This record gives sequence, structure tokens and C-alpha cells, in this order.
Amino acid sequence: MAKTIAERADVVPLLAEVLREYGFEGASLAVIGERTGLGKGSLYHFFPGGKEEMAAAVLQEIDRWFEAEVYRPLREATDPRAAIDGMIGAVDDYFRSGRRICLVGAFALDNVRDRFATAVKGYFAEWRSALASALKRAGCAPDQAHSLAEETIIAIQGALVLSRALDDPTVFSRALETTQARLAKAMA
Amino acid sequence: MAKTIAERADVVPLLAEVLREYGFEGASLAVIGERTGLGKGSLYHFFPGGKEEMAAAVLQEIDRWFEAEVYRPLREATDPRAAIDGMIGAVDDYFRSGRRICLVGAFALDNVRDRFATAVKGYFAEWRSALASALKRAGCAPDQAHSLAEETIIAIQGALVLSRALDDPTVFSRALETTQARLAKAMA
DNA sequence: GTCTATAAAGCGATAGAC
DNA sequence: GTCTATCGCTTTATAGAC
Repeated sequence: MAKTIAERADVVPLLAEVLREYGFEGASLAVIGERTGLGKGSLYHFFPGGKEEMAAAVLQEIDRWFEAEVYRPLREATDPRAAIDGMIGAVDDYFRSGRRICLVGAFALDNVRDRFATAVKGYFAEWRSALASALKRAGCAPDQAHSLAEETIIAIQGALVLSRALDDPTVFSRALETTQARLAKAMA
Repeated sequence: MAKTIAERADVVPLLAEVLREYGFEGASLAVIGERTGLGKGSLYHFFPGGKEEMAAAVLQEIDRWFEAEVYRPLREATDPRAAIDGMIGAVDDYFRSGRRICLVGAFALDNVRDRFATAVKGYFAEWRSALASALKRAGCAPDQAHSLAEETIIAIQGALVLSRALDDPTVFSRALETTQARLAKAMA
């Protein structure tokens, strides 16, 4: 039903991109209006809580996407090795091979972390737990699975930081390859 | 000569802490004045360029510290293995075992990255290069030294992100141990 | 549902007294 | 060198016309 030009769900991905580029404080309503093509009136109609609600909606959408595309496959796939390979591919696509930052990671280092602490914590905790689950089913010892899952997420986040700091996406690609090799070796 | 209460050099560490806690945009002059105990007049006397100059001074001080305590020892130490162990200890102290974030890494993910691109890039490029130099002198093949240095910095930065996201400093401590073990193994 | 106009507060930065 | 007062601008958020 296209009774209106824009729907809230259409706006959220645009908001996500603006937040990634400008950060929470840098993304002013002026910039948001420009990039979404919506006036302040429309924005507050969709998000009565203002910027805070916009960011919360973005975090929820990110969580929904990772749950469907990454966490659930890791937890439930009959072939955990394939699920882990799938995760690497999904991560490579999602972060545009290092050209796109992780909004949740950026929030974690920002002073807005406290405001979105639950969402930030949940994102990483679920990821680590789902990856550890897949590793265990692939034959890893529980201890090793947990520490390897943690190490993997650390490598991805660190690679996003360093890629962007050096303005060199090959850093991310290399890190993802190294990580994949380490996971494969642990499942051998 | 204590002819004045405050000197510019005394203010910079306070500024660094405020920037780490609030981020560049979040650290308003009101907050900075509160935390340094200086009025706007004094701040602009020391830093005529305003917030931008304050942040630049902080980045320069960080670079100076890492150059003296981390990069130079890595490059010049007669015992590269000891220098690498020293780096791990210095990093653990500097980042307060995961309770303190890396301002340069936070800047890299922030939209202020472009404004301080040279300093941000230099910080990580020098670190990687110095660590690779030490690894080579410790017996690593040049290729392996470079990729291992990169991997190490990625692990440190990623661990800072994840530690803060999960509000769990033990993540950082574990990552530092894992990294140290990997470095030791490569030099064996 | 979308817009413009506007309010109220906070921002970085400056001026000038001391 | 440090302060207070203030400027001019931008911010988030609201109100109300359409």
C-alpha cells in the first residue's frame, strides 16, 4: 500500500548510513533532513523521540540483520563450517571490504555508548556466543571455541579501525583472510 | 619557573582525558573549562586555534609518548625480544588494562578523522613499521614480520573496542596475552 | 504526512577589563 | 594570564498551516 511516499522502514537504512558517516553528534538534523529528503516535521512524525529514537531504530535494524544473516545461521546451521564461511562472506559484504565502518563499534568508543549500552553490548555478546556455538559443533573444545570467537570479533573490529585510520581497505581484506585461515585451522 | 599557575604542557594531559571521555564533538568548551579549571579566556590564550588546536596538541603529545616509549625502543633496542615484551607492558599500562580507550582509534572511526588524518595515519603507520622492524631483527621473515605487526595492532585496537562495548576489561587482558603468545611463537 | 516558522538552549569564539 | 560578558551561529525540538 503506497499511500505515502516514505515509510519509516525506508528511512532507517538512510539514517544508518548518515550515522556511520557523521557519527551520532555529527549527524545534525539538518544533515539528516538533507540525506533523507525529509523535513524536520516528517522526521519527528516518524521518530517522535528525535535523534535518540532514530539511532535506536538503526541499532535495532542492525541487530535484526545480523540475527537473520549471521547469528541464526551460526547457531542453527547443520554444517557449521559452511556457516562460518558464510559469516566471513557476509561480514566482507556488510563492511564493504573495509570501506564501511561498524556503527556499533564506533558507538562503543564514543561517549554515546552509555546511552545505547544495552544494544551495543547485545550486538557483540550475541555474535560471540553464536560463533562459539558454531565452532563447538565444528569440533572445537568449548574453551577454545569461546576464545577463538572472541579473537575473531576483535580482529574484525580492529581491522575496521586500522583500515579506516590508514585509509587502506586492503588491511581489512588481509585481516579477514588471516582470521578465516585461523578458524579453518582450529576446525581441522 | 612557576611564574604562572598553569602552563600549556600541564593542560594537555587533562585535555587528552576529556577528549577520551567525551569525544571531540562531545567535549564542549564548557566541559573542558570545568575539567581543566580554566576559563575560556585562558584556554584561548594557550590554544588560539580553539578546540582544533587543543586536539592537535593532544595528538602530538600522544605521538611524542609513543615515539619515546614504544616506537624508538622497538626500532633501536639491542634486544628486540625484550623491546616487544616492553611494548606489551607499556600498552597494558597506557590503556589501563582495557579501561581506557585509544583516542587515535576513536578519532579514526569518528567523522573528525579527515581533520586529523595525518596524525591518525602516522600514529598507526609508525607503530606497525617499528614493530615489524623489531620482529625482523628477532628473526622473523620480512613478510611475516609485517603481517604479524599489523595483526598485533589490529588485535589491540579491536580488543579496546570489544572491552568497552562489553564493559569487560578482561577481554583486553586476554587479547593482550594471546597476542604476546603469538609474537613469542613467531620469534621462537 | 509534509512543510515552514520559530522557540529555547548550547555551541565555539571574541572582546575587553583587570 | 585569567576572568566575565557577549556575539553570532547552530543545534534540537515544537507549533501550526496545509
